[in-house]
Amino acid sequence: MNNQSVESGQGARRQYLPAQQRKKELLAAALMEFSVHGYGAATIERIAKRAGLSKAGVYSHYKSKEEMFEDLLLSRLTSSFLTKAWLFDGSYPLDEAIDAFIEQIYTPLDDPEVVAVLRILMSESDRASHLIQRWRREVVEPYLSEQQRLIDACIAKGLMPDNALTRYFYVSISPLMMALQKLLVFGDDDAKADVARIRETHRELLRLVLEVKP
Amino acid sequence: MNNQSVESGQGARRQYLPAQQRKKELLAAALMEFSVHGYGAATIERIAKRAGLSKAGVYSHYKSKEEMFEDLLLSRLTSSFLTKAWLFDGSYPLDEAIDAFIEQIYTPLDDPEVVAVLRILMSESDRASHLIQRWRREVVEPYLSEQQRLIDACIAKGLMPDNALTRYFYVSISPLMMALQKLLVFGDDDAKADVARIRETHRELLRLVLEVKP
Amino acid sequence: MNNQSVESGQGARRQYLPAQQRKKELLAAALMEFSVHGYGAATIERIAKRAGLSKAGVYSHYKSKEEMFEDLLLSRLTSSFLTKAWLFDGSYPLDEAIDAFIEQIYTPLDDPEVVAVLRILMSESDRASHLIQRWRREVVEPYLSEQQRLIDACIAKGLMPDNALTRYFYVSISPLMMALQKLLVFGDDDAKADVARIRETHRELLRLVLEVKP
Amino acid sequence: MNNQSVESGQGARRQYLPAQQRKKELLAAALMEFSVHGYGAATIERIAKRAGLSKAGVYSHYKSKEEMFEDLLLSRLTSSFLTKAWLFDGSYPLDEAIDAFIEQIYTPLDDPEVVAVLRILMSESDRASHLIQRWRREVVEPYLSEQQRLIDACIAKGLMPDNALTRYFYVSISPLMMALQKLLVFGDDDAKADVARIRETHRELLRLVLEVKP
DNA sequence: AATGAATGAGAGTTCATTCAT
DNA sequence: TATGAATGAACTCTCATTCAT
Repeated sequence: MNNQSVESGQGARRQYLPAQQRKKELLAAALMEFSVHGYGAATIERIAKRAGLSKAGVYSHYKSKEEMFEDLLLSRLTSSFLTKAWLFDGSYPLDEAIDAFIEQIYTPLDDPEVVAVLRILMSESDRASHLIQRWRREVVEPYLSEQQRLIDACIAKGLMPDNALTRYFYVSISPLMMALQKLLVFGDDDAKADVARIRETHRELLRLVLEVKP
Repeated sequence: MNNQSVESGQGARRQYLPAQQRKKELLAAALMEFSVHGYGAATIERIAKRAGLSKAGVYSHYKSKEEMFEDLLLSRLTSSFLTKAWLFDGSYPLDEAIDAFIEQIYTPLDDPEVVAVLRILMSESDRASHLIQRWRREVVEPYLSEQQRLIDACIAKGLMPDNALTRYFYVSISPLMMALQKLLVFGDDDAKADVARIRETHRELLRLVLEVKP
Repeated sequence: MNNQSVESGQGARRQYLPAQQRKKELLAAALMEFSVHGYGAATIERIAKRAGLSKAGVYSHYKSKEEMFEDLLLSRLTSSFLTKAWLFDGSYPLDEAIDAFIEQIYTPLDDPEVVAVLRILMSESDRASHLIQRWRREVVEPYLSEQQRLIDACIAKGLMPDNALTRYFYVSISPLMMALQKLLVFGDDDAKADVARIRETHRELLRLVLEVKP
Repeated sequence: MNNQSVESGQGARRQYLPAQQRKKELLAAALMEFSVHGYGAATIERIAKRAGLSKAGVYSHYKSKEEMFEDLLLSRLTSSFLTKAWLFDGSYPLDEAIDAFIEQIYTPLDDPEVVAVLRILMSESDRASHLIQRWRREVVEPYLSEQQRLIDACIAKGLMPDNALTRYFYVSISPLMMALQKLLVFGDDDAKADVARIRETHRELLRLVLEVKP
């Protein structure tokens, strides 16, 4: 679909691209392929076709399927899909902050690439375990610590209550995870509506639990 | 399971089993294989070996890999892994009821087969979509309706507050989903501890949100 | 089609038959199977099904596919499909004799079993060469000699002319062979009409060539 | 043909050929294989070996056995093996014309490929029925019509008699068909002599029947 | 950087055949 | 005599990968 150029059809003649560009396109193709079929059943040929070159052409850029898989995850796991921590400093109403938070964490679900990466993480966790561990250590854990630190600060400042959720704030995004699963398990059709409802419930739940009661 | 024991070695001669039992063992083997490798990369030979017969022997029972996959899901998706709805009638303290609920919903996570099925649901959702839709319609939705009805009754009786969570109680199990993802993405090693912590936070969160405030 | 008994369907229970009877049915089934698919692609299972028993049941009667094939040809090649020689003694008009001859040699073409055997002879001539040689020696050659002797007698008696055809009378049936090929190569639909026309031409040709001119 | 020569041994390294030539060699190999074993029992590996490449290499050129079979017949059935009609214009003696005709129609029997195609036509008529029908319509029928038209012209000019054979001249080649069957059913050894004798009888028979009597 | 032709190593599947019942 | 379960061997076809160009 996103074969970018004009000559993507059958007779598409040898199109020379700078390696970097081609690699980018290969990874995009590989991402969808691995997500849909899984590593084992993914084929180089389909990836090649999606990226607009021949099967053998792939090997000008990657020595092997495995290497491509690794490079893919490496490139996609440099950021948690929860990109940056949520900050609330009390300078505006909590409700608005929560709205922003919800907006921020649900938006990635609309990106098929994000969902694709997450599916790969679940289905290929064995094969990718070393990359996943590294990602966890270098990206996820720091993110969570940072987030928890910010929340702790809020508690200290009396901006948030000291309760189960604020003490392990990570759990506060669990409805998002649930929405993700809906998307993964049930196709987009019916699931989208459920996701929307989960999201609203999520929002209100946060209000309920993060509000400081007098 | 019993293939590791006596007759597993090379010389293990033709072992005749009634079709029904052999099929049961084949499905158990197939479940793990499909979960670990995905449908496409799963091999009949490995499934056969695990079930204690030859590759060709599998075809005495299933006409194809696809048929085995279907029968597997058919047999495994007759129940939601959330087997029965949670009932609270006020005859005992809410805390205890919550404890029971938590116990009930987290226990399945200890069963590798349950986790395996769930992994398959996420990675093979395309291939299995017709089975999944049916499962959703016949098993999941009825379960959720029933559960919501019970909760609505609690609200009516004043046993639970009328809030975002009780109005869409489904979301109340979201930390469980999060725990499942931890298990799927990060192997058992580090993840188990996180699951335990999620579980405790889950318990307290429920207390916080389901408690009726004066 | 000719599964003779009532219980030929799916649940057909073990039906014990005298070996001789069963063998006859097996050979009939095998004949069609070998003819349609060729020896190599014929399957015991299809033969078994056609004969109304299970695959393994076949082995109660024949030690192997090969043995069944041999027995089949042995049973079918005891007669030339040109069963008996044509006799003309001048006691009635030649035309009538020719009519009888044509009738006699074309009738077998209506029998699917005969056509099936002939197809096997052509497609499996390598595999069956020893049987075919024997058939040629013991059946075909004697038949041809006998026929030629009868014709020679006619010539001697002045009942037939002494020409190329009567000196190698075997060739006189060549239009029949041509008709057979039509049947084998082109299905029954269009070919049948051609066969009829070949037959009439054949009849008239014989009149033309066998008639003694003054 | 050239695979027996230099590079046939074990160590024969990857030999790169333009697709067109390789396909030609593959079809030649396939022709013999299908003829000897029949479609069902033919194996890709044997075809590959004969054509001098690996089993998988075949699939660089044909997507499936079926496709190769179709291409084979397509390429071999573009001409009737009776290539061109026989013309007699009276400018030279009929006997010579008949000699030329006999020569022309019997020569193809010496070509193993022709015999191979004909065997396939008879044994695989079911599988190839669509191709055969097309061949009949586009090649055989036109040939026969043309031939009949030429003969009709001879009759009109008084160069040939108006009799059963000339009115349906197609039958005039029936001894050739008989010879073909000899070749197909009985191997080359004994059959060759019979073919020669059939041929001579055929020649004389034509003289007998096509000669205009005063 | 890119390709078409080629291959070895499997994969799913079929099948003649065996064996316990 | 008959069968259901089982298997080894062989088959078609796929795929990651190589190599000459």
